[in-house]
Amino acid sequence: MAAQKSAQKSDPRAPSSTRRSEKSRRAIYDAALALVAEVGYPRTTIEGIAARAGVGKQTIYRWWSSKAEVLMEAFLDLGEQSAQAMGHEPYAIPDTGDLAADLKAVLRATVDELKDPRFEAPSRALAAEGVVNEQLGREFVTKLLEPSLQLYVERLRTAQEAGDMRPDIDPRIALELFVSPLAQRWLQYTGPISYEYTDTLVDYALHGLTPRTR
Amino acid sequence: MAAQKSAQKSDPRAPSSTRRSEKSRRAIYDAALALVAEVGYPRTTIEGIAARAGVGKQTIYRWWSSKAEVLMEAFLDLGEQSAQAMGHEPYAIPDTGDLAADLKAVLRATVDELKDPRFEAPSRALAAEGVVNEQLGREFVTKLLEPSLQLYVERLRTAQEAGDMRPDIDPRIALELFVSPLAQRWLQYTGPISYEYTDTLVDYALHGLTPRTR
Amino acid sequence: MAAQKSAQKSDPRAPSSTRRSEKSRRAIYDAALALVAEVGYPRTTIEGIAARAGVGKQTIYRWWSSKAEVLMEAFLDLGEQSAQAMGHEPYAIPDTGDLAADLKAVLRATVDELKDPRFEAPSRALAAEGVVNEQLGREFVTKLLEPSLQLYVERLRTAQEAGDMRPDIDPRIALELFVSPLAQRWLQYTGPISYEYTDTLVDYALHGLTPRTR
Amino acid sequence: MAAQKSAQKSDPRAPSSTRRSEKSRRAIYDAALALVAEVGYPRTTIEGIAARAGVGKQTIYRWWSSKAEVLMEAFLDLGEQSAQAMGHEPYAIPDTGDLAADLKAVLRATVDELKDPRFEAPSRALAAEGVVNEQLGREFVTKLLEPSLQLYVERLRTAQEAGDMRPDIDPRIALELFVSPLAQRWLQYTGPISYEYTDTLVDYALHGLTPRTR
DNA sequence: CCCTAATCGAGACGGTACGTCTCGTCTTGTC
DNA sequence: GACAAGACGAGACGTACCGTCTCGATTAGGG
Repeated sequence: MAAQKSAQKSDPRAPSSTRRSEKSRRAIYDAALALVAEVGYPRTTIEGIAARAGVGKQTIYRWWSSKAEVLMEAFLDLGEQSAQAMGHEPYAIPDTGDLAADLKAVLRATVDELKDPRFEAPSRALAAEGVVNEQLGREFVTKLLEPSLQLYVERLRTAQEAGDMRPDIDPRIALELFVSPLAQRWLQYTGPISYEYTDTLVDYALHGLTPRTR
Repeated sequence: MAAQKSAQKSDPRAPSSTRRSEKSRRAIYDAALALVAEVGYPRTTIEGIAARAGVGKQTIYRWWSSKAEVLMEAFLDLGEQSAQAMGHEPYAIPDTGDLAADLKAVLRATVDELKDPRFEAPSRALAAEGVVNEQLGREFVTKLLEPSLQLYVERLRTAQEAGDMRPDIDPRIALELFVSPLAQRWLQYTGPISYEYTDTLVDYALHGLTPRTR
Repeated sequence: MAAQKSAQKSDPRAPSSTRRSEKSRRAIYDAALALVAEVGYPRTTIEGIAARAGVGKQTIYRWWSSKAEVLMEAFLDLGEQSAQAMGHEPYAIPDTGDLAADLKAVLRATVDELKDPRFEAPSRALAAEGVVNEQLGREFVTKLLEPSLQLYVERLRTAQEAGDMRPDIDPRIALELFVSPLAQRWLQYTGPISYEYTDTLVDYALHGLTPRTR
Repeated sequence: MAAQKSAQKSDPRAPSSTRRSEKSRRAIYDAALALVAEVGYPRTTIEGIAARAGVGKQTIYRWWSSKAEVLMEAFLDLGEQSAQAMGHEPYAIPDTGDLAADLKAVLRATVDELKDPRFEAPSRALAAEGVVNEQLGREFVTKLLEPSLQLYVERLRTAQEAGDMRPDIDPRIALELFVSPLAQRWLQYTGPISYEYTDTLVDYALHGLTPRTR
């Protein structure tokens, strides 16, 4: 969104968005998400999106430069929609004072989300595209992943202040100990995903693998 | 899995492999890997592979059912080739008695490999395809990832016997604490990859995030 | 026939011809005729026509349903072109009052045309295709052959009125006595073609084979 | 047949026919004729013939050089078969002394044969191929057409001797007056074929188109 | 409140690759 | 050595999409 406004200013040959049809934009988002969910990303085509949205192909090419970009915006928009639908703040990390419990709760919520078919198809598609297309991958991280990860960073910093985490730990790295394993199992099918699994991850990460010598 | 083994024995509709041209098979592997490295996976086409390999398209379609499958076998073959080139055993995990040092050493080697352009293009391509194509993803894990991860499992079990790791820890999960973060950074560009980073991961994972009371 | 006329007006599944590229149509005709002349009909391919015309294959498939149909239209167009090039009226049958002389003159012109390489390759190709493909064969006759034959019918009718031909003769059948032998010799290589031959045909046909008693 | 024996002698690289499998040859003829009748000539493939005949493709390529040649021999063989089945002499031209009646009778028999589906598919296919492939066309004429036409030549010569035909008439050309029109109607769908039509042809040809003065 | 320029739906266009089919050659046992 | 079987290099088939390019027909905004 921000990116778009700035593009509007800086790129002189970009079409002026003032006349842009909001109805078409929405129809394209809907069609893109629906098609990805129904037939998968590779068999989702720009022609298909245009036909389903009742839109000329040029209307897509005018505003986006690739299938991946359309889906990325559609997915971001979907996130904003559902954020607005609930009481804003997508899902912040609670702070009950019990770090382990808080992390376990958030990860359990993440497990649920990863299994929600509404999100699974498009986010897998985007993640896959991002693996192979660095530019899109970084955009995916910046716009979608990193904001969520920052919530962990904040919660871990609070824990450090409360003395629940060693002060020399870098929270940005620390969070990967329990977030990345879940991510990898989901992305690459390296193992099953369950509450028990994420609970275990938190326990292992917080207390370490080696014995605590008396 | 069972299906796979039986296919390996005798799929009635598959062509009999007795007359298969070994020369063509090799040429196809080489062409596939070269093209993926040169122009990237999406712009690698079966026609391109066939042309480069000096082979009819049908010879590819006869033995493989998709571009991804060709690349998968080519990549597996590449692994076997280079394994044979060195003194077999791809890269086992050393056991010097110092668990932390051993893990750091292996992860540093992994960092190097992830940055080797010879491996990067095809393995990214396969990983991306696997994210979106579950069947291929599971094959990728079974044939490529899991064998490597089992090496960690074994080293960690040795550590447990030596009293260097708590006996109640599940090694298959434990290894993800330091392997998955590296994997995610590489796959999704969520952060830079360095020796320092992997060393830190090992330290965090082994000793935990929380203060060791007493 | 009726079906054809209605198709001419508006076949619902046919693409709207308003946006059709005239330049491509012409280029396709030229390429088709050139290729048939150069490499023969069987080795003329739709891909080849498209490539030579600088046109996408789909542009051919959009407007024609087979190689034969393309060539048929190209040939019809060629006829119209050369008709317009001269003073219209392709070549009517003269009426000097001498029936035999008039028929001999026209048949001599036909001999020349049959030997013109510009016409030979495509018309042989179409004729051959028409032998085996009844639909195309009938189209070939309707659009190309019959119009020419009607000229004979008219000339023969005039002859009947002038008392130069028996009034009980059916002109449509009569013309075959001298036209069909020439056609068969050309089509099937059953014999050489010459002015002498066609002159003889006219003589035989007009006066019969049996002796004129009294 | 004769052609084959001579080929056997003159072409040193031709395989020696002594070991040739008669069973395969017959199976190939049957398969070729059956396929042409069932799916038409263009969709009859050498692979299809081989498969249907239960024969390796090479066995076809070893003995024939093209699909057309296979069909030609198969058709010739079919003719010989049915000739032998009846009392030899396929159908000679009767000589009752009444030339017109004799010719009408033979042409009526020809009409029947042209409508026999057993002969129609392969002979159309061969004729079509012959239109476009001069070598094959001439072979078709030499082996199939000309022998039949010679029967007309002989009958007409007898008529000349009997004073039923003008002596200055060339019988080889004369026969075309009634044979070629029928051939063209059959080959090119230029008109319907019936006993009435062929009777008319004979009448027109024998007595000419112009009035017989007194 | 109209005029005009940009956006829109539609879809033809030159291309590329798809996966299939058949060609004619070559190779591998069998008889 | 001819045969059945069938893999092979080659290349055309007809289809599906690509991204570009007109076409009128809205459709807004600045005059």
